[in-house]
Amino acid sequence: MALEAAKSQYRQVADLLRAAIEREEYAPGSLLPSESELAAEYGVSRVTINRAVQLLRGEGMVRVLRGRGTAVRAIPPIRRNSNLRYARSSREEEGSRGAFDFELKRLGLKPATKLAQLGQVPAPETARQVLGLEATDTVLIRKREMYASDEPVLLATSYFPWILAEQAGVTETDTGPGGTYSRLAEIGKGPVRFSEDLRVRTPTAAEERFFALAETQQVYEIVHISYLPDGTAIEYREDVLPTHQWVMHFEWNAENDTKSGETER
Amino acid sequence: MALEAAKSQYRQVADLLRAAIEREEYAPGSLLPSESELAAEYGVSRVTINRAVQLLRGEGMVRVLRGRGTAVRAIPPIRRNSNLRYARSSREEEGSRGAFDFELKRLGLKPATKLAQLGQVPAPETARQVLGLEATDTVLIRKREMYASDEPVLLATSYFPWILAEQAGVTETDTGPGGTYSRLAEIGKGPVRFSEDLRVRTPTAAEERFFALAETQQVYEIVHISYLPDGTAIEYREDVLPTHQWVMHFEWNAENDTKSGETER
DNA sequence: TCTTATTTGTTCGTATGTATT
DNA sequence: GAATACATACGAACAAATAAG
Repeated sequence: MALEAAKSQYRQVADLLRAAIEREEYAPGSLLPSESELAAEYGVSRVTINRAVQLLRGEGMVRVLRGRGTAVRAIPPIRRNSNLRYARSSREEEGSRGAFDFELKRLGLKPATKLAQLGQVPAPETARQVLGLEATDTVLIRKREMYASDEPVLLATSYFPWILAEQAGVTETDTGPGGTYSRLAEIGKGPVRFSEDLRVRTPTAAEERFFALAETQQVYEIVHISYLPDGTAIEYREDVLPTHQWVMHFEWNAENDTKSGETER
Repeated sequence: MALEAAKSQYRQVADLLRAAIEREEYAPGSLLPSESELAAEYGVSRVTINRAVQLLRGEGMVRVLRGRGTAVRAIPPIRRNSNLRYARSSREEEGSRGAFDFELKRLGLKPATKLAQLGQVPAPETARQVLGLEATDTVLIRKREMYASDEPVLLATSYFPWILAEQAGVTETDTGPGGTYSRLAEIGKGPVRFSEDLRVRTPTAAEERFFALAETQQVYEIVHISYLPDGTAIEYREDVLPTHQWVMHFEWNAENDTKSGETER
């Protein structure tokens, strides 16, 4: 087959493969032909094919299984409704444990959460400043790995002041229906205002492994802070999510004046 | 110099260059040594250096000027406060023309906006559905290119129902103090609720040229919709922003119930 | 304007390494 | 251990953009 001259060959090959995947010519989950086969098919070297595949990896279109082949990604993007996901109604619906379960069930995906870490630790510097803690204070750390139909989609690390977590009884594995926020609400410490700072960056080595990402693939890093009515921050959380798997949705009213302490820096 | 074996060479070189840039060993705006020089310095081939530089391009650390060299990026990330930016106080402060001017002045950057297109056109399908228009209705299209201290940072394309735009008198170039929203408010059609859908994707060819991006660099695509109190959508807008240049900030209250028509799909 | 040197972009053939089956 | 498949690396060559003369 003949490739035009206007674009570089590896980009043309990437375009053709992308189009074929979108036409479902290669079914989701199935393997592409090997790089050698594609090289023969398109009349270019295998290095050129490899470079085209790197582009598709960066876009999250394919997932490379070294030694086996290159698979077409299966999961459609998940829509995260940052506002609704903290509404009590969303969290407690159908016995869902927290917002994540609710979001995925709504899409027909199988949610799974693995608690990677839970315990009492000294507060990291960033969390300490936001939560207004002393250097000697400790926090409850809760690290969770989350999956959508067995595909890793979210890493969440949250920090609560230890004293508060003990009072609310959320230092144990099972936080009950509605999750941590519902327990906090029960002791009169339910958060009423939230802020999120969202940026995009390259994954760390650990994140690359966990999500099976190429180094050209990027992730959202979301710093989420929960506030009490008086402006006190009670939760500092960092979410990491592969960009290709998520669409973020926000809604708000005009003249939405600031009530929390931390708004500018 | 000797490179270790654990990581690939191009990634090690990328790490070293990244560290040097963060130490300001190469000043912002200045050129890196040429790829041939770097190849000699690190004892690897020029192809390997090129691949390392591609990684840094993808992260937005450098900007390649073909035929001249590779420059270190100068602009710090801009923080976009999606909530405050539509508050009247933010828009009209110090004679700023709209939210963008305000945001950049606050950071000490020089804002510049170029109107790329302004006119009456048939409504594109996506805008038509959101705005609830008939196939024969027209819209005001307003395409703007925005710069921060001469670096392109934002492409905004907004659509308003033509009838509404005429009434508000925003069909001309200069929309006056406070921008379009202030004119709309004056005729009792000021938006009171907003929604944004944010995703990350690879840039189109046109966006690549405009922002001087590598194909491995990604952009935010934000679909912004403005609503009247009765839930009518009066603006459909698409913003495109390079991910490395922006941090998105959102704030909202719990139990922030939906008032707009379009929330789920 | 034309020419030439410099710099990055792309591609190939070839080779070797690493992971999986 | 052997075969298969992707990952990395080099040297060489040519293309394309830019700058200087």
